[in-house]
Amino acid sequence: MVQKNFRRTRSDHASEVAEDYVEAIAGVIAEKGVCRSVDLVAHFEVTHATINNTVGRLQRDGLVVTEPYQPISLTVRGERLAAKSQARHEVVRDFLRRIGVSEANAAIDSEGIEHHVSRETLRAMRQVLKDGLPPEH
Amino acid sequence: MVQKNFRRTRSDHASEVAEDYVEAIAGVIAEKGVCRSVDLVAHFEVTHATINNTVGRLQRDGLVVTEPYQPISLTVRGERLAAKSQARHEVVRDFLRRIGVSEANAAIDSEGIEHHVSRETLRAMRQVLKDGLPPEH
DNA sequence: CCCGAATGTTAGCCAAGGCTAACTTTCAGT
DNA sequence: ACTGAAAGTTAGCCTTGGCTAACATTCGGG
Repeated sequence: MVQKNFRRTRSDHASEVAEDYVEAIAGVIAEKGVCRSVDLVAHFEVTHATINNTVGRLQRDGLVVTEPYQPISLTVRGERLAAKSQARHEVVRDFLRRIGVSEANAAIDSEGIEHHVSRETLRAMRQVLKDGLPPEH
Repeated sequence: MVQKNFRRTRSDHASEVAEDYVEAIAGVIAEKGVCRSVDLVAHFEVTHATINNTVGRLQRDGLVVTEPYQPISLTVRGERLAAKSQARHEVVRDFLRRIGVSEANAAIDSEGIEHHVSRETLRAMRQVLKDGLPPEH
């Protein structure tokens, strides 16, 4: 059938990296009050240099604000994106748990899957969590 | 809780691009006997130059074989990867259909999701397709 | 058989997202 | 108040996966 889904698959969501970062930043802020580079270094297991670089891109794109040697905070847009990502992430994780996936793998897989879940699929997952499977056919 | 899943999330599967390509190449070969660059241009909607480039990388990595101006075929490793990807892709697509996602969105989302599905999650999806949801808790 | 359209290749460019190495700033503890 | 360790920055490099433009090859129809 030869689909043409690739453009759309990749485009609907701002970069996955951006989503992962704002989500992580929001999480750290929720947990410790402020978020510093070093927290992201721990979270993503990449070097300080990479974090710096990426955070610079996020700032350029209007998702975070920071100044040299200062903590990183989210813009309103960044907060909105973080909230959306976190919510979606949680639904996916809970859903995987519900179909019988272990805690550990649900955590891992939901990280990757959340970025590829359309609104319809998210709705379907929520529905399953609430009312179980839809009737066959 | 600050996970460290990113390394693993990304590493379990050879590059997603490689999987998408071998899957597409296998599909074209199944459908038309041989696969040419132009088929991949149509499938992925990127330029000839990009296809050339990417196929070169796949050849370097031992997944495909081709010579200048000749069709592209899969190595044994390439075929194995394609078969695995196709099977996984199909399970994910069918599973999404089963939870109530439309044909169109199941096709799109399964493209993205398939690369992030662990063996355990795949098993859980197959199980749901066969016997429905596991009991709660 | 030969020529133009279709197909494929090469060169050169770019951004994202990684890295190391070297440097600077900040801050806690004596 | 100082100083060394922790945190952050900068410079320079790399690969992947995109692009365009220019060139090369192949092949089907007249």
